[in-house]
Amino acid sequence: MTAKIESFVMHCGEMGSRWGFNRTVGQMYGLLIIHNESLTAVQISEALNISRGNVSMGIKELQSWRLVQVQHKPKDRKEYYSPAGSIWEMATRVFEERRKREVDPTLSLLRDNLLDEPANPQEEYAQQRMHEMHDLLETITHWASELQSMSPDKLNTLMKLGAGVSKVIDIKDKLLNKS
Amino acid sequence: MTAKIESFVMHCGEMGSRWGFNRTVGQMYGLLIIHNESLTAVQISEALNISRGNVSMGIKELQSWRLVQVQHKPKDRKEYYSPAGSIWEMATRVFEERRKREVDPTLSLLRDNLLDEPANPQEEYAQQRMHEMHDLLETITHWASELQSMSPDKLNTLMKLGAGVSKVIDIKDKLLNKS
DNA sequence: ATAAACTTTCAGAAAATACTGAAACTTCAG
DNA sequence: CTGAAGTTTCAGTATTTTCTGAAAGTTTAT
Repeated sequence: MTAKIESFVMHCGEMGSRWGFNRTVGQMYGLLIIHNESLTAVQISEALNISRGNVSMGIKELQSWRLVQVQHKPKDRKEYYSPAGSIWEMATRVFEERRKREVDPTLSLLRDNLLDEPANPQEEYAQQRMHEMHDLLETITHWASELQSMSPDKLNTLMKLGAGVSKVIDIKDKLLNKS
Repeated sequence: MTAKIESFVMHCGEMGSRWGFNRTVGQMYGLLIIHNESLTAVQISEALNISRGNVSMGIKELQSWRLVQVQHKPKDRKEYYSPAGSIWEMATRVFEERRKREVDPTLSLLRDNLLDEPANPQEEYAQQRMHEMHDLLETITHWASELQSMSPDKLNTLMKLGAGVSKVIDIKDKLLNKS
């Protein structure tokens, strides 16, 4: 590993826990992204100086995020690992998986709590706030899934448009009001 | 604390680490959000059964996220804590702070690494991928900051529009092409 | 059926993170 | 200036998370 590649891999390790996994899993993912060929478990364990068992657990974790692929080569019993999909797909997967882990459980708790009638003024206030949280989270997750259903191409146009969407929407509103 | 409120607070604790802080900080924040009055450090430590010192550290952490406010009452030397801003503002702050902690350092590493010329084919491949990552992250963060500059009201319209934006943009393109 | 070449699992060790409580610090009234 | 009422700090401890390595499991060729 050259210095530059190593610095990237180590950085992924340091960021790992902030991105939702742990240091080694972060390093493994960084290594797979930056390496031009798929790697075996032993190669990974040697490159990162970690145990073979740890690689196995890390791969499992990355698979649960749908971020790695396994390949097989003819006449070879080993498994070869590589990142699943393009950079774009990786981003959407991380985003989606994090939503599942960070938002969905909360939405479901809020929904449950909002089913009951408040028993006293304190609970009434609490439910009010939970309601606000619920509506906001619901709007955002719904929007996010709509965006993800758009083609990467369209999404790119939209993002490049930036705050300009605002004007486009104004124009639409005017057109509708006139007719 | 009634059972319903407690379940919310405990849930915030469990989610805490996924949201970027730790269990106690999550609980503290949950408590502050659903409680209708601001709380003193001692009240927090009693409600959550944690030490006074821990509360102090937790408040510091929440302040670094710009999620709590301190108030003072006349004739009272204690500090009273409450959540900073509306639910909407909380969401944007968590979002913004996380971007700072999770994306910005990576963008800066990528930028640095891309300044040097690749020294061999392996590095060339690596830089290619870093370039893709860099461009994607840059586009997304730029877009995010543009969105945050829009009024909550406009943003809400946009979100409710969902994938419908796509059509609006098509219309805009047609209008532009005709003229 | 055997064995070689792998992968996975998991108990215990190591490392990282969070928490406590006592001491130090701050602020303010008298 | 003193001390009462508060807040912060931090060394040491407790808890949680991660990692190792050996044993168990799996797959395939012969």
